[in-house]
Amino acid sequence: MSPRIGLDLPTLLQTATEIADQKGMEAVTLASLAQKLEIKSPSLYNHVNGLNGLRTKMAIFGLEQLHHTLIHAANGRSGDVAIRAMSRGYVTFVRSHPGLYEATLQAPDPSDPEVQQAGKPIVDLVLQVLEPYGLNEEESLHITRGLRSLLHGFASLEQKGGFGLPLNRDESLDLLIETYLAGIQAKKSKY
Amino acid sequence: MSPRIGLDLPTLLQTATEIADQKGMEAVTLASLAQKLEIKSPSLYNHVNGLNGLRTKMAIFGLEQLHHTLIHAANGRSGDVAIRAMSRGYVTFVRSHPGLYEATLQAPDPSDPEVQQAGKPIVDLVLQVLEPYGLNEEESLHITRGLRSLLHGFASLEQKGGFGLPLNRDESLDLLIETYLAGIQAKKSKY
DNA sequence: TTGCCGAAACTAATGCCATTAGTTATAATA
DNA sequence: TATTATAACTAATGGCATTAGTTTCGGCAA
Repeated sequence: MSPRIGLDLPTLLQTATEIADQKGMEAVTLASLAQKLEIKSPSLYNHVNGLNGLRTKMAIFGLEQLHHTLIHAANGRSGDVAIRAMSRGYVTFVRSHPGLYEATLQAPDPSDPEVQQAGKPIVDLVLQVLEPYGLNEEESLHITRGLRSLLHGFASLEQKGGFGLPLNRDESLDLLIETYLAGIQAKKSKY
Repeated sequence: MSPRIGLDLPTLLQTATEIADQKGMEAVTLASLAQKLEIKSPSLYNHVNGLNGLRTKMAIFGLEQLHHTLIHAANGRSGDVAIRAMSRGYVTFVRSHPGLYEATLQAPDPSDPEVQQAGKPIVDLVLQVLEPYGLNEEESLHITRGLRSLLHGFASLEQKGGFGLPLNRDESLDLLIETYLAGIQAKKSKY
């Protein structure tokens, strides 16, 4: 009940990730992946549903890795301390896995159930960390969305070389986070 | 000193923009553009330096359009009012020109002088609008970077269907902006 | 041990794409 | 009217994804 030993999905994804991180997601082709794995590209269809299938699997894989990183960064903490740690973790992840992070946002169909399911734990983690702020459910969701926007925006612009100015980027990130946290406090005290 | 009348760059860019906005940037190929213009694809090389050249020109064009939108939105105002208006303008632009906005961030070489030069007026506009906050130069730059991160992040995630939850997106945006503005005020009063 | 079977590799072929080289046609100028 | 520069064209190449059909081999059952 088992064929030639050959290739398994984890090593396939790992190899694809290496290409993505080194040369960008656009360099991840079935041809380049097959070459690195020392097989012919049609053979990849035994493991993955074409290029779109590969991209979908990479998106899911990337979301899982990101979630793992964030869990580790938050490490049971909550509130401001946790948000600072998670934010650093998020940006560090993107810096060390630029291609895999790119894959995360490049799923051929973002509404794919498996992709959605891979993203959900991340949202849940942030919601959990926000609990001590005593926001109602809807507010929490908005604030979570905002935090994700801000982290994604920063990381994405940094990755794409969008920050032209000669200005320390870690300082920008810290100030951005602190400003957002201060804003949450300021708005909270208005009730 | 002039040949067959043929095609000019503005209509070429406009046509490319239509494809991008309707089907996404990945659908902008020399083949699809040539077909829509009713010419053969090699003829495009008379106007544009291959696909990379087209992408570069689209990035510049998109930045100019975005700048125009923001100028119009700010309309001489400054401070919180201007930032709210510009933020709405930014997101509205991305919603109505998703492909062109995508092009903006997909320049083959973001450090290309022409691309940098097209982005600079946007940064300058934001800096100008931030003047009444009385921040020093470095703070202003960090805050500008933060605002851009947050707007890009929100717009980009929204565009890519990254917001899975059934939650009003305009409310998320408003809260995000208000929180950031509140944060700026809160941090400012600490001095 | 031997034979079967399924899975994973393969080869061959197709069609789309970008790109290059070389050619033709035309509009303005001299 | 003849020249010239420019923008269109055709033809050809090579890389890519994808499909169809074939071969090979590891494990399980007889």
